[in-house]
Amino acid sequence: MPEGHTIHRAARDQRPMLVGQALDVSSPQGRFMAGAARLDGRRCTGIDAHGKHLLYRFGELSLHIHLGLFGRFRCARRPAAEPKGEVRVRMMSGTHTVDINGPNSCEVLDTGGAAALVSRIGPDVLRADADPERAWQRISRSRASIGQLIMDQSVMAGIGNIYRSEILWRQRIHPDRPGSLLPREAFDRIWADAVSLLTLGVKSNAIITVDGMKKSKSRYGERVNIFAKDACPACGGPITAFEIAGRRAFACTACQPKP
DNA sequence: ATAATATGGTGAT
DNA sequence: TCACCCTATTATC
Repeated sequence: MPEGHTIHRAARDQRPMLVGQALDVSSPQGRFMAGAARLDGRRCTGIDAHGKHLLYRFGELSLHIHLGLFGRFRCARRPAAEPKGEVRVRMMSGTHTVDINGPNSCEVLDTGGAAALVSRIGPDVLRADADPERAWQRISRSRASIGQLIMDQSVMAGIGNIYRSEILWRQRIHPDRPGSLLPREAFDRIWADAVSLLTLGVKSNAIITVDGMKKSKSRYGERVNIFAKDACPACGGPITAFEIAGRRAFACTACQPKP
């Protein structure tokens, strides 16, 4: 399931499978027939990850994919197996098949559309060219909570619901603290931690926010400190669960005092 | 079999 | 804040 690291990992994995080759593009499920037809037979010229968005470049055209909550990639060597589940898009190169199930966004963009998409998301913690100053300008002027702000993809891109709780716990900051009351130094720690955690997430293809080795692994291979946990690994105290704009959030009452 | 849940996002109210 | 979109998996009858 996708936070920013999933998308960058997919780009890294799929480049050698697809880029430079003419692809057969189809929609086994049938809900992307027209888009697939526009791309079918074109050569894939690159794959770019921007936050949680993936752009498969085909010269002037781009296939824009956003997985949302449910989407997933399935990659395999050819010969391809039967599509599994609801495969919206299947891309086949000479060597591989990439299936995309359940994406939230799946559309063909022209050059302007792709540029507009990139420009509406904030600096991506996983991109070397990201400018954290842009995020700081938004955060330091906002009355919204830091918990909302760091997961707002137009403020900064890549962090999802798990990384949000984990990063703020690691930095001992309560999610409800208003952005405008956050010291610059605290923002710098959040940004740096996000960069290092999501980078590790790309490398391990899982969300890992604990230092060192821990035994317990969830179904998806995550190793986390407080997300959906009862007790704080640092102080042993209780983790409180609450909601931020309809999404689950967690914090340690002792380590992250309320503002 | 049916419901509930999930690491996301948009657009209307 | 809510309705809604999209799918797979697990939990509950």
